[in-house]
Amino acid sequence: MDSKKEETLRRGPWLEEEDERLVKFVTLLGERRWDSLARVSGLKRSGKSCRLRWMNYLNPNLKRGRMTQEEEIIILQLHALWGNKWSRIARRLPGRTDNDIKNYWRTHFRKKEEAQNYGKIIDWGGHAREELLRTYKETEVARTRTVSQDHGFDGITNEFNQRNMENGKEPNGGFYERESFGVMNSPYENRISDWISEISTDQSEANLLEDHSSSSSENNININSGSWWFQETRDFGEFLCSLWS
DNA sequence: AATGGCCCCAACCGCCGTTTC
DNA sequence: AGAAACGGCGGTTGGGGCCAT
Repeated sequence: MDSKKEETLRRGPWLEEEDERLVKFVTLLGERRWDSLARVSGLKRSGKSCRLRWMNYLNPNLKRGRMTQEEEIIILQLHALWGNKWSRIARRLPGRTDNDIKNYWRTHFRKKEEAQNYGKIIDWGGHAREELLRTYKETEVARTRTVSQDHGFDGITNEFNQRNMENGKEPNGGFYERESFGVMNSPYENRISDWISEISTDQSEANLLEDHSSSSSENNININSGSWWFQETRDFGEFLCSLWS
């Protein structure tokens, strides 16, 4: 990008007419060749900026509004396994972008992650999957499964929201408030949790040890090593669907 | 009413891997 | 084969809105 060209490029918030123009040209030319699309459209924006605007805001497939409880759980679990692989996590949440998830994580969980309890879930440490699974199951799943069976997830959600509303809180309030209320998992979540447990158990200990020894220092465990039990080649979406059905 | 803190989210940046020429 | 262009990703910033003090 030469400096002369850069001078003429607009930055900052997008105007409505810019959005309209971008949508028009993406519809016409497709979601590719962003630099040429930016040139052809006459938008005084970089291709990168156009792509970002489309991907994170204008794309009609995007989901709006707050994260659902199920999405929260998925984010938590996948982040515990993969770390800050936002785009990878986003691929498991249709309609959500990596930016959405990144922002959501930062505002909702990062501080809690730094706090004492949550850190235990994230820190696989030398105990690897057992710690994650034990902590998760003991504190969340086991306690809430009963509630889930009694009322069904929708019922719980409604009850939870109603309770929060009565207390003057927003319907889809903070994670830990929800946790303390004992609402953590839908059938979806239970299946994911079971799935994690199942796959974790099935993995050979040799793979686990090998991966941890290669990717982790003594005091600084790389949580991305969670990939030892999950390969990208497997279509996670399909697998989740099978769990759901 | 003013102020500060927090939440939310759009947008940018720099880096890096991939694709194209 | 190598350079340039492109696209994707994760980190960061900044502004608007809301709320408590």
